[in-house]
Amino acid sequence: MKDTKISILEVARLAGVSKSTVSRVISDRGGSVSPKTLERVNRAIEQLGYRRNSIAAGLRTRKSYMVLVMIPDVANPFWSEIAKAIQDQLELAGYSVVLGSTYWSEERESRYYELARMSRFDGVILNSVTDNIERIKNLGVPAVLIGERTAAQNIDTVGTDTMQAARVGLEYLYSLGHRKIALATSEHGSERYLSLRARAHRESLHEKALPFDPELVFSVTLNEEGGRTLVHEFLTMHDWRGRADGLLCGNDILAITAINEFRKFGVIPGIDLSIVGMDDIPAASQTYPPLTTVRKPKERIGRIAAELLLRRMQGIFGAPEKHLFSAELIIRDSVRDKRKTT
Amino acid sequence: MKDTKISILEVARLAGVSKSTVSRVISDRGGSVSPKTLERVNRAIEQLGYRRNSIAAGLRTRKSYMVLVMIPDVANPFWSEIAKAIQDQLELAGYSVVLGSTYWSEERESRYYELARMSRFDGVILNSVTDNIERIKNLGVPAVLIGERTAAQNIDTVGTDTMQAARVGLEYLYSLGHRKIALATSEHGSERYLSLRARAHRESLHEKALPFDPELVFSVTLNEEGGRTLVHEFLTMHDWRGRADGLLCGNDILAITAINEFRKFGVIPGIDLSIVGMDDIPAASQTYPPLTTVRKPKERIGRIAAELLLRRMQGIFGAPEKHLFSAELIIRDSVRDKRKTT
DNA sequence: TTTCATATTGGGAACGTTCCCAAAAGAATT
DNA sequence: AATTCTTTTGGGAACGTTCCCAATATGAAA
Repeated sequence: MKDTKISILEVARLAGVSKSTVSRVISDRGGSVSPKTLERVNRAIEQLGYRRNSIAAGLRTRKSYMVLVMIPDVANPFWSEIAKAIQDQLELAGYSVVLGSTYWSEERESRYYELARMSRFDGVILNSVTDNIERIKNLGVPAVLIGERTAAQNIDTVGTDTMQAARVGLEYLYSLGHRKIALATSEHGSERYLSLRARAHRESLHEKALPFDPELVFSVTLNEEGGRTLVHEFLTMHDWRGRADGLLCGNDILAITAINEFRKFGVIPGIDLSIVGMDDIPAASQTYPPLTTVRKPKERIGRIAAELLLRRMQGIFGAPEKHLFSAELIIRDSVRDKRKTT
Repeated sequence: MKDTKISILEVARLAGVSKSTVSRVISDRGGSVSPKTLERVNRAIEQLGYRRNSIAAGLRTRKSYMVLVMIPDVANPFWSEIAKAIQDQLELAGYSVVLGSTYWSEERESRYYELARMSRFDGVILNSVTDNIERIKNLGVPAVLIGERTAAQNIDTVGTDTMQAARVGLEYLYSLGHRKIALATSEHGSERYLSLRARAHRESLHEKALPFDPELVFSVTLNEEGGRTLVHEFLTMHDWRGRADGLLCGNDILAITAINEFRKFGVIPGIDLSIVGMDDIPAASQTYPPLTTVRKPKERIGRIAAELLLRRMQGIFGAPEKHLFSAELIIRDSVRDKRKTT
C-alpha cells in the first residue's frame, strides 16, 4: 500500500539517465548537470515520489549532519535555553540537532554515549553528569563540553566562571550590609562545582575578615526537592535569625523554591532573609518578590559551543579551547538593603 | 591517530572466523555461536576497539531503533514530562529517543519532518503546530499524534479531553459561588483548542443559565508573554471588578504568570479574583497562593503514546486508535469560596 | 559404525548511496 | 576541418552491515 522502495535506480530508469546523474541531482555537492537532464530527473523524482535514503548516503559519505546535544535536564530553562541557542546556530550550518536529556541518570547517559559512538552523529555537545573524559574522547567524533571543567584538559569546553559568578552574588550581599551569608549548592555530578562555589564563599569571607560558619553551607541537589530540603534544614538550624542574614543559592530553581517555601513558613524573603539565585531563568522575574540573581550568558554559551563544534567538524583541529564567561548581577527585589535604617 | 576504520572484517580476521560469525556475535538476533568462538570474537573486538557501525546495519535492516519525539516546547514542563514518560517506555523496548523542539516554529517543524522522512527514525511521536495530516501520513513510518485531534481521522492520537478539562475547572468555580467567569486561551496552533475550551465555557454558562459576556474571553498565546498581555487586557477592561470574579486559564504557564502579574498591580489572586490553571505543572504548587488547576495525566499520555507506537513499529496495524483521557481537579488556594460570608 | 538431525560456520549478494575515473559530447580555438 | 579544452555523463567499486542458503562439524539415535 505504501511506497515500495523507490531508489535512485528507478528514478534513473524513468528519466533515462544513469544513477550517477540522479545522484548528482539529489546531492547538492554541485556536480554539473545540464539544465535539460536536471529538469527530467526532477520530474521523475516528483512522479515516483522518490525520497533520498540518507542512511545509505551516510554510510558512503560518513556524514549524518546530525549533532547530539546531551544535557542533564531539558525541563530546566537554563539548559533548554542553551540547547536552543545551540540549535539555532547549528541549523544555520545545515545540521540537525537532536536533544538527549539524561535526567541526571548515569544509565541514560551511558545510553547516549553508546548512541553517539555508533557513528550516528557528526558531533556531540554535552554536559556530563559523570565526568568521564576518557569516554568523551572515545566517542570518535568531535565533542564540546559545557560547563567549567578544569579536569578536562584535552577537550574543548565552554562555560561560566563559577567562582566569579558566586563572588558577584556574595559581594552584592556584602555591599548591602550582609555579614552572615549562607550558601546552598550541590554535590551532584562533579564535585568541582561544590568546591568552586564553596571556595569562592570561603575566600570572600576571608577577604572581608568575616567568620566562617560551616553550618551555613548547605549541600542539596539543585532542583525543587533540594529547595525544600534546604529550607527545612535552614529553619531547623538553631537560632537561624541570629546566624544568617543572606543566602546564595547554586541555581535559580533552588532559589525560587526556597523563596516560596520560606514564605510558607512565615519567613519573608527579601525582608527576613535575603536570597540570591544563579542562572537567571525566566521564572526568576516572576517570583514574589522577584529574585535577585546572577545571570549566566546562556545564549552565548550555546552559540560559542556550537561554533566551536562546527569548526571541529569541518576538520579544523588544534589546541583544545577553553571558553569561560563571566556572570552578571541582576538586581531585583529579594535582597534587603541592610544599611538603611528600618 | 584515531581508530582507522576497523570493521567486522578486521575482527573476523583476528578471531580467525568469517564476518558472518562476527555479525552473529554483535547483532543480538540470536544466531547460534559456539561458546568458544564467541569468546574469541569478543576478545578480538576488545583488542581492536571495534565499534559497530549502526548506520551500515540500519541500511541493511531498515531499522534504526531511534524514535523522534517532536513537541512544541521542551522548556514547558507539560511537554517535557510527556517526553520523559515516552522516553522511559521506549527505552524499555530498546529504542532511543531523540527530542525535537519546534518552539512553535513551522520552519523548525518542517525540518524535523524532513529528518523523519529521510528514513532515519523507526517512528515518530508528535504534536504538530500545523495540523498537516497529509504530511504525517507521508512520513513513511508509524506516527502517533499527541493532543485531541478530531480532524486526524486516520492517525493514532493520544490526548486529554479538552472540553471535559475545561468544564471541571468551570464547575469548580461555579460550585464555590462564582458567576462571572472569564476564559483565557490561545489561538495558537490548531484553532480547535480555542473552540473546544470556548465551547465548554459557553455550554457551562448556558446550563447554569448565566449570561455570556464575550469580553470575558481572552485570546492570548499560552506562554509568559501571553500571561502579561492577558493581565493587561483584563485590568484595562471597564469595571472588571463588577464584571468578573473568576478566570480559567488555558495552561499553567499562563495562570502562573497571571498570578504574579495581578499581584504586581495590587490584585490579590484567590481573594480579589479566583484563578484556575490547566495542566498541573510542578511550578503550580509553588506560586503564591498555590494554583488550583486541572491536572492532565501527562505521564499516562506519554506512556500510552509510546506503547501505541511500539505496537505499530512491530507491524501490528489495524484501525487507528483514539485515546482520550479525562482531567482531574487539583484544589489549592487560588480560588476563593464565595459562599462564605467574609 | 552408519545415519540422521541439529548446531555452527562461511561465502556471496543485497541495502541505496556517493566517489572515482574514463568516456562521450559540446564548445572554442587554430 | 582538425585540434584542444570543458562540460556532462555513465559504469563499476566502495561504504559496513545483515540475510540467505549451502556446507561443514557435532552429537544423538539406530
